[in-house]
Order: sequence, then structure tokens, then C-alpha cells
Amino acid sequence: MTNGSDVATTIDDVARAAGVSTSTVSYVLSGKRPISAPTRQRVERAIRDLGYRPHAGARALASSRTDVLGLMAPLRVDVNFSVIMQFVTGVVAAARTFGHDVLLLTSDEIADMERVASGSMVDALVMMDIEADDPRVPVLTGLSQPAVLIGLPRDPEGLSCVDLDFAAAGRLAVDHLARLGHRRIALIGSPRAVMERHTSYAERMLEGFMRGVAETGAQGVVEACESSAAGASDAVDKVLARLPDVTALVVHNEVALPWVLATLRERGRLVPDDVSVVALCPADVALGQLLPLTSVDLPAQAIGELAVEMAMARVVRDEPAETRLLAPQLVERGSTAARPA
Amino acid sequence: MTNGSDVATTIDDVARAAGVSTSTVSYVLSGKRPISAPTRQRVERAIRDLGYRPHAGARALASSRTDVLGLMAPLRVDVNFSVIMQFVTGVVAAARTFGHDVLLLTSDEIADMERVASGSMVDALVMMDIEADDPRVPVLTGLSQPAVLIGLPRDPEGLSCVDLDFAAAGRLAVDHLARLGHRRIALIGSPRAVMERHTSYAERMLEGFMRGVAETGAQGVVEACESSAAGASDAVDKVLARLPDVTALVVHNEVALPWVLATLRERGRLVPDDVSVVALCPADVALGQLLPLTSVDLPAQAIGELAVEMAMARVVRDEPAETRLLAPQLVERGSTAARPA
DNA sequence: CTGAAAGCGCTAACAC
DNA sequence: GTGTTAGCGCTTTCAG
Repeated sequence: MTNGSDVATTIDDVARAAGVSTSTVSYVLSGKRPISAPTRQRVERAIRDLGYRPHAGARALASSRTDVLGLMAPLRVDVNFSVIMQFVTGVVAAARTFGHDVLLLTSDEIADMERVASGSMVDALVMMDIEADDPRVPVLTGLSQPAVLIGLPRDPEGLSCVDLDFAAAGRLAVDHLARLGHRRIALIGSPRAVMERHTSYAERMLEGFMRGVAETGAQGVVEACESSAAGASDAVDKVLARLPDVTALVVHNEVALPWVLATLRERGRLVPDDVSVVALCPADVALGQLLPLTSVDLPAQAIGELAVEMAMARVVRDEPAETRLLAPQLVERGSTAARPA
Repeated sequence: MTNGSDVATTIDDVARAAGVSTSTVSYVLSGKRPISAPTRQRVERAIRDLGYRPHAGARALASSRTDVLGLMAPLRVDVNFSVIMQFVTGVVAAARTFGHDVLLLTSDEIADMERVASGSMVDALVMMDIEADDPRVPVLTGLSQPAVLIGLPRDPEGLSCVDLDFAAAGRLAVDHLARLGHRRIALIGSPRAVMERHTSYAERMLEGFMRGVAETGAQGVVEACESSAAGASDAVDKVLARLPDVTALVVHNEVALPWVLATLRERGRLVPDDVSVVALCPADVALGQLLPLTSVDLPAQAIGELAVEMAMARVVRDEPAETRLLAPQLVERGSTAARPA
């Protein structure tokens, strides 16, 4: 008897059916005050029998909590859909474990952010694809909901941040290669557009790479890389032109990865015999290549989950903002070897 | 003076500031009754000055409209994140043009669907990844919100459906190849898991392909294909074993595409000289390969947009359900040629 | 063209 | 351990 009609059953219907007051029903639902076992059972019975569902809007109005999380995942040029989706997946899954749903925004417009926040549609916001001087950050600070940034702006202004420690990741990749004896190392990085808008992760990765080559005394070159077959072979060729005896590549571009490898083969450079390759990408991408790649893992899904946990900590327990940079992990899988003689 | 404090300004504040009644403010906002120019301006001024935003929950409670669209995009095994994201993008963008936001569900659980619908969190639902006998469909029918399926179940039960006409797409690919003289054609399709759960698009594609080979009197073989380098080369090798003199391939697997092409090269089969390839995928994927591929376009984003339009038509204008299958379009790009002598 | 006021369905004091 | 009730902020009759 789950209410076939079109007028939804209300909390009062339940109360009447269970022979209790509305507040009692509310309290068995929220658990915010003790209810005797018998009443609780009568109420639960009535809820089931009537197929009762609290009205989200009414609840939000009365409690000023929406149980919805806003996720801003701007789909800018050259972002990798597949990786974004991994973040999103992590966010949605984690949100559900906190009883929250996710409102998805795919623009990077401040206006959208404000609409959702000031309109009280969400309890908190998670923002992806943060730039060094992201204009959203100062606005975010003024909102009444807490926000978590996936990425690290130059000035977090007291907001929570979470991300892979890309600077450490860049270093880690270089250090691994240096330890294998490599002295000429190239970074095949993000598309130019990503760099030009000063995307947080790309800049930090670059910084870590540069510091790595500097401190190991290696010779390093950097090439941006568009996310296409043409862009990848272009980048590889430029590297080979600038550093003909390059023996190691760090690749930070999931889409280009297959094409980078294909181009290397075409140019007669064997991996890992002639040239070692370290990828910075989600593990499944590294594993899905023809030759499983040694990689620094980008735990996109885990970062998404963490972002939600940090957001909920602020919503529920009113904890202070914090910044968490995950230590990178390198897994050897066979695309790296000692420098050729 | 956009209200720095933490208590949000209400419609009453605006009314007071503008020297009108609350209903007048409400009506300038909704446009549901004529307002004289002077009052309208006073109200709009007050709204701007106070930085007023209607409370979404209150509005939903009073009007029983949420201006939110539910999108169920189940992340099942072997779905292609990148393609899903294209659908999602289309849905979100289109929703915004109707003044709606999007609540994203990534599970395929009926319970989640019912929660957001019965809890009045959404005005309508859009469901992706529909199976032939999808258990969500009968439940959907009983909800008070309209739903649009992206895909085509065996029995739509009066729900709106929209999708590429995959059967026609399969036929179109085969017909194109047959016209070029090809007589032995293979379909490299979706991963086994996708077929096994009777995913709507995969089954219809297969059906179109089969009908195509049957009616053109060609010889056809079909291989499932896992979405990895290994899976792709495996599928290609199986095809070559079963049909050594195959001269044409239809590939319906975005992720495997690069690896299929790589494997063909490794086996010494040149595209399009020895073997023609037609891909069924979004245009950008076909264009992003080393050799731009002749393809039947999967207009994922456009389908997402259409789904929203159909949903809104039902919400706003209460139009009846309809099924729309988009006619496939084939674009020649150089991966297909006449059958070799 | 504008106002007054009755809810929408729920939560959270405040009572007992 | 339970009930009563005053809002939460908005929409929408009903009146004028």
C-alpha cells in the first residue's frame, strides 16, 4: 500500500496513522531524541505502510540543511573527461555515505556558484580545477557554506584544500629516473591551454619536475602536449629535437599517453630499453597501455572522497579548514629501466 | 552592499525596502502577473541592493517545483567515462537553459531514484544506460515526476525515450562498407559485460550489423572487446583467426579504438589499404586518432540536450511521452576504401 | 495593478 | 518519553 495516488503523504498522515504527534515522527526519523521501542515501531510501521518520504524542500526550509553537496566540475578546454569523471565518482559515492546527494555544476561561472549557495540549495561546495589565482576563491570565502578546493590556489584564504602533492610527484618521478642513472629527462606535460590558465596541478607538477632535475644535476626539457595523436607525436618530436640523447620521459597527460608511446616506437626508441617512461595518471590508465607503465598514481577517486569528508567535517562538526596534500606513490611496472650504456 | 552578514535576506526584507507587499515581489520575480514599470523597478532595485536570493527550499515547498533535474548516470563496469561525461555535459548545459540544476546519481539503485523523486528533490528524471529489461523502468512509471530514458528498453511503458538509432547505425556502417565492395566484415563491439547485461545500445547496434550483413549477403563475424590494450588486440586476433581475409571492421568501442588500430598495424594490415575501418563513436574520438577515422557519429552531448528538452516539455507543457531515435550520420574520413583487389 | 493572508511540510523549541 | 506549536521563506488564492 505504498500510496499510488498523486498527493504525497505527509508527516501528519504518518503521525495520525501511528497515533502519535508529528514531532514524534520527526524525532524517530532524525534520532534527535530518545523514543520508546513500542512507539518507534508503530511509527516505523506507519512510515512503511504509507510509503512516506519527507519532503526535501520542507525539511530544508525548517532545518536549513539540504543534505545536498554542490560540486563544481568546470569542463574547460582540454580537461580530461575521464579523469574528471573519476573525481566526480568519488565525490558522489562519498556524499552518499554521509546521506548527501550531489548537485553538479559544469560551468566555472561565479554566478552559478553564488546562485546555488545563496539560494540555499547546498550545504557545502566542492570545487575542481582550481587555478593559481582562481577568481572563485575570494567569492567562496564570503559564502555561508563551507567549501573544499580540489587543487591549491596561491592563496587558499582559509578554505580547505585537498590534492595530490603534484610538486612531490614531479620530484618523485625525476628522482626515480635519476636513481636509474638517467641524466637527460623530458617532461611531456599538459596542453598549452591548461598551462596558460595557470591550472594549479600543472604548475605544481612542473615545479616539482624542475626542482628535481636541478637538484639531481640532470638535464631537463619540458614540452606542452595537446591531447591528441598529432599533439603527442609533435611533443615527442620536439623533445627528440631538443634533446636527441634523451633517455627518460615523464608524461603527465592521460589522453596523449598511448600516442606518445606509439610515436616513440615509430621513431625507433624502445621502452624501456632506449627510453624509460614514467606516467603521472590514474592507475587504471597506466595498466591499460600495451606495456603496463611505471607510474605515479593520481588517486582521483580517493581525492574526491577526501574532499567530501573534509566538507562534511566542516558542515557537521564545524571543524576548521585544513589543507591536505597526498604523498605521491610511484609503482614500477616495467616501463623504466637503467640508463642504456 | 550585498549583505555580508550571515542571515540571508528574505522576500519580506525586499518588500519592505521597496515599499510593496511580499506578493508583489514574488510576482516581479515570477512574471506571473503584470506589474507596473515603476514598482517593478523599485523592487528590482531593492533585490539588487540587498543581494536577495529566493530560498530554494521555501520555493519548492510553496510551489512544488524544485527547478532541479535528476540525472541517473550509473557507473557500471566497462562504461566509458569519457562518453558518459559527454552525455552529462549535454544534460547539464541544457538544464541550465531551462533554469534548472542537475542532481547527479551515479548508482543504478532503484532506491536512490525513489528517494530523490518521492522526496520531491527533482521535477523530472533522466536515466542513462538503459537495459533491455531495465528494472528501473516499471518503478519510474509509478513516480509522479516525468522521466526520459536515454536508450530504449524492450517496453518503454509510456515513458519518453531518446537515443541514437543504433540499429540504423549498424546498418549504415555495413551498407557503406558493402558499397565499397567489402564482403567480409567484422564487428568489434562492446565489452562482454555490457552485452551480458543486455545494454540497450549494444544490442541494437548488433542487431543492425547483423541485419546489414544478412541483407547485403556479406559474411560477418562479431567479437566482444574489453576496453584495454590487451582486450583490443585479443579481439582483433580472434577476428583474423575466424575470418583471415576480412577486409572491413566496424568498431564500437571508444576506448579500444587506438589499440585496435595499433594491433592491425602490428599484424601488417594497413588501414585503409588492406582493411577498412568504420568507428561508431563521438566525432572528437574519430578525429583524435592518428588517422582520422570514417565514423558514424555518436552525438552524445546532443542526445543529452534532447533528453532535457523532452523532460522539460513534459514538466512545463505537460506534453505526452514520445520516443525519438536520431538518424545516424556517417562521415568519410579516410579509414575506408574500396575492397583491395 | 496591488495587498492580505492562508498554507506548503517539516523541525525544534517549549511544555509537561 | 511525548505533545503543542511557532515559525522556516515562499507562492498563490482571494479581495479590492
